[in-house]
Amino acid sequence: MALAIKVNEETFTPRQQAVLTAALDLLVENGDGLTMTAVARRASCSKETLYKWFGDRDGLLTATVQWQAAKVRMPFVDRSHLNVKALRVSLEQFARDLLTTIIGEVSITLNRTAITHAAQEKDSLGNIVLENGPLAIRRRLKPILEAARDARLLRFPSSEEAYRTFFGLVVRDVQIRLLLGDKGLTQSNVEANIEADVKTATDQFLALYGAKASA
Amino acid sequence: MALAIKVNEETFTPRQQAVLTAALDLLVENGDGLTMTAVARRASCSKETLYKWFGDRDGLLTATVQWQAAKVRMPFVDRSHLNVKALRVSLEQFARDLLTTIIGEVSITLNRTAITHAAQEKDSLGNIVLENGPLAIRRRLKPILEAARDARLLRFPSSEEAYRTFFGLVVRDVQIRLLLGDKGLTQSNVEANIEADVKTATDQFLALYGAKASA
DNA sequence: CTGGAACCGTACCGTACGGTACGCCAGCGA
DNA sequence: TCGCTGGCGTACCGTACGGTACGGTTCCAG
Repeated sequence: MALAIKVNEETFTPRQQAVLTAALDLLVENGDGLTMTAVARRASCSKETLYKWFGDRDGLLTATVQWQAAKVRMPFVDRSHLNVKALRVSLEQFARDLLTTIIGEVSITLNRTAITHAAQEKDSLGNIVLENGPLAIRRRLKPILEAARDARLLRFPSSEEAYRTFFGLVVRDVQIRLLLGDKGLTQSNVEANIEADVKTATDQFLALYGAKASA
Repeated sequence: MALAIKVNEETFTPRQQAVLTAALDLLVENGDGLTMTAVARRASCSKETLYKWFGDRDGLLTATVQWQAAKVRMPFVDRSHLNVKALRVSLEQFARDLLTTIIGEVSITLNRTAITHAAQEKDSLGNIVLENGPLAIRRRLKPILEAARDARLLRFPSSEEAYRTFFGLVVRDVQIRLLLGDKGLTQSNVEANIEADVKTATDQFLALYGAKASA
């Protein structure tokens, strides 16, 4: 029944979603020391069912990451009436969503899992995370930037450069340090500074690419 | 003979360094599918020797990462006569070193290994990479920034913020995408653009924090 | 020449885990 | 009530790998 293809559809039965939730919880708790036996026990299902539904361990992992990564959805921003004020709000919203996402335990776990996976010629998980992470942001942000440029609110040589600058200004070294387990960077610690960081990043971005200096 | 402590010293015999080189090569090739048997075979030594020298698998891994990470040394920049021109050269040098390091296969492997390790309550490797990576840059860059501020070349509220901005402007989303195995970002592809990226990042940094607009 | 230390190569052990087989029960249509 | 299907629980198998033991070789000191 095309088990390997099943993961491409986003439709999982509630029971299957319960299994995926259990898998994700174990992933967050125990790192990628995820064992089929542990998932089966946690989800109160049999290993045979796991293999029937997901094919093999990789299939389960892929389904879990896929299912969870797809949940990260950035809210759409209003693009109809663009002015300086609205643009700033939109950018701040992007920055806020990006920051809150990457400092979350789920995001850290997913990224770590995908990176571990990528360390062994398996790039499927990495692609999923990429597609739902940085590349999703890029797809969502670029139209805004280009609209703002057309409205003479921003000025940049290429929207690609502008996107990357924005990403860098927002993320800085936070993500890599969290992925590496920097204890000097607690989640709550970063969380408390989100608003300030959001404002700083937005200010800096507008200072670099804004058509007018922001008062 | 204090085997576990041996790794704290940076002194390895040539034979041991050959073993570490073999381990690193395997790490780069096969990801973290590093097995003691493989290292022994590659290094033409016995497993017993590996355990004698490094204690256990983790010890070997730690020694390898430690030894390799310590090799990443940023060249010191001249801080005696600081002017706008010299500052720009220094910043560009930092950016260039940072970028070339990050996109290297060794760096990618080390970061992946440390992140994988960090995914299992083991943060030792993460700390080593952190200490020799982002934090080393910070330690090295901050004095320059502060000297430049004292010389009225830069203006910023805190050197911490300035460092993080610089890091973000230089690294952007390159590192995370490489770690995740983004195939749309080949090493040679990035390499070709290093100089342009270095200049862009430095320009942006100076635009944000420079005391005068750079002509 | 001899004893010992260091080390290579390899066989071996124990365990953990991916994957499979099987017994059992619940629900359900006939 | 009977039989079938789906799924739970568990026992089981094969393998890979961390770690150990041991025989053989080289080299050096005395």
